Amino acid sequence: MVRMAHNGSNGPNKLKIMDKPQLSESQEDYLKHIFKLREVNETVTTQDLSESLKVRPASVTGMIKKLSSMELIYHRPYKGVVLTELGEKIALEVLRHHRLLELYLVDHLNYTWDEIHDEAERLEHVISEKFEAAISKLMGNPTRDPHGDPIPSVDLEIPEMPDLVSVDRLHAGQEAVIQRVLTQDKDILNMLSRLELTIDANILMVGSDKTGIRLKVGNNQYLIPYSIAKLIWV
Amino acid sequence: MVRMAHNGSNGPNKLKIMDKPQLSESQEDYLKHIFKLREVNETVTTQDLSESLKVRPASVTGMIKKLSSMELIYHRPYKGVVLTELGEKIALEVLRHHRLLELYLVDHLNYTWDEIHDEAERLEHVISEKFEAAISKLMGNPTRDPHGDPIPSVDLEIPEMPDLVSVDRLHAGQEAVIQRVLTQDKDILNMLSRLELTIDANILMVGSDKTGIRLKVGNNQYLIPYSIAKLIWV
DNA sequence: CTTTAAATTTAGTTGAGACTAAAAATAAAT
DNA sequence: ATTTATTTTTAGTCTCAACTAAATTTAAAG
Repeated sequence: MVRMAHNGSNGPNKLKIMDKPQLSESQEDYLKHIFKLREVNETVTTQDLSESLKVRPASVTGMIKKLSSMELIYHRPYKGVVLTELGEKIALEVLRHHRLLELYLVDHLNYTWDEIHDEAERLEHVISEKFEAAISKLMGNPTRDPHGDPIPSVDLEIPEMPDLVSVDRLHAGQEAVIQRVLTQDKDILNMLSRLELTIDANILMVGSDKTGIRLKVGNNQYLIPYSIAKLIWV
Repeated sequence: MVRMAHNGSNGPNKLKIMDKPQLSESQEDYLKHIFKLREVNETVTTQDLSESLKVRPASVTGMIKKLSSMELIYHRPYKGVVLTELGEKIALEVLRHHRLLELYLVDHLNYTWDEIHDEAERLEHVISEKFEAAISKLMGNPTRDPHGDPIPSVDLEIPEMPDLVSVDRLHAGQEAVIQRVLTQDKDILNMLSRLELTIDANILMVGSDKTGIRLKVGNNQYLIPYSIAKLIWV
C-alpha cells in the first residue's frame, strides 16, 4: 500500500509550501517531535527523539540521515538536530492539523478532553487541505486548541501568546483565568475536568504549603500538588 | 511506524467483533474490494483484485495467502476467494466507515459529490469506533450514503434496499426518483450534479433511440448516453 | 488429444522503517 | 592525560507489502 498525495485541488497559484516532498507518517512525526522538543529543550538530541517517539536510538539515527538528505533538518553528528525552514513548515502543518482536529472533535463531535489526543494523532496525517480548510472555517479560524495551545495559521505562523505563568506562582488572594494546560495525560486531564479546572475557568489562589497549593474554583476548594499545578498556566 | 489499535474505550461487554485481529490498511482494502466485487461478480479472482486494487497479480496471490492463513477468506487456488464470516464483518465495518464518512463530508463539511470518495478512502482506516458512533449519531443513524449506497448498521447488517432499475429501462412518459448512482468517477459525478441528476431528483423519461435516452429534469431536457444511463438507478 | 493462450502461483528482490549488537565518539572524573 | 560512563553511530537483521521474471495450472481450439 503506497501513500498517495492529497493536497486537494490546489490551483496553480496556491504556493503555500513549494516543492513539498511527500512524507511518510513516520517522517511527519519526527519533524513534529523535533519541533515540540525544540520549544522546550534548546537542543534536540538523538536520545530526546528516541524517548519521545518511543523508538530505539539507532532507528532515530537512521531517520535523521534520511531527513538530513531531504534537507528537512540539519544534523551535527553527536550534537543534535535543527529543523530547516522547510522542515519547520511541515512540522507546523502537522501541528495545525492536530490542533484543529482536537478542537473540532470537542466542538462538533462531543469528545472529552482526554479522548481527543489519540484520535487527532492518527487523523493529522491523512486529512487533506480541503478538510483542514473546512473545519477551520467552520470554527471561525480559531487560534487556540482545547488545551490552550496555539494553532498555527493557514500560512503557518504561530499566533502571539500572552505571557503566562503556572498557577503555583500566584500569590494568595490573586484571581486568574486558566489559559493553558500542558499535558496530554488522560488521567490528569480527566481529573482536572472533574474539578472544572478547564480552559477559561476562573480560579482564586488561596494559599500554598509544602504539600501543594490551595485553589478555589466556584464554591469548591482543592489542594493541588505542585507537580500538577506546574501544568496549569494562567 | 507501527499501527496501533484504536477500538475506543470498549467496555468489557462490548463484543461486536470478537477477537478482531488488527489489520493493516492494505488488508482492510483487500477485504473491502473482495466484498464489493462479490456483489457484482459471483466469483472473485486474483485478476479482479489485481485490477480493482491496481496491484500486480503476484502481489494479490501473496496477500491472499496471508488473509487465508488469518481465516479471513477461503481460497481455492486458480478458482477464487470468498470472505469468511469474520472477513465479511471486517469488510462491512470498513464499508460502514467509508459511507458514513462520505455522508458526513457532504452534510457537515460542504464537500461536493466528487470530492468525498478519496477523502473517505483515507479516513476510513484510521477513525475510531468513537468517531464512527459520533458522526452516525449526529446524522441520525443514516442508512444511505450520498451515492444512494446502503450504509451497514452498527451491528453490520446491510439495510434493505428496494428493488431498483437503471433509468434506461424506463418507458416513455414514465416518471421516477433517482435512488442510486453507481460510479465514483469524478467527471461523471460532476456532470450529473450540474444537470441536477442527483439523489432524490424527479425525472421524466421522454424517449430513447440508439444514441441514448432523453430525460426531462425540472424544465430541462437532456440526452444521456446509455453508458451513463446504466449508472443511474430509480 | 495436443497445442496454445490466459490466468495464477512460485521464487526471489526491493524499500521503508523498525530492531539488536557492537564500534566509535564525546564528556566527565580522576 | 587516561580512564570510564554515556551517547551516538555503524552494520546487519527482520517484517511488510509491493515488485519482476519464470514456472505452473487451467481452459479453449483445433
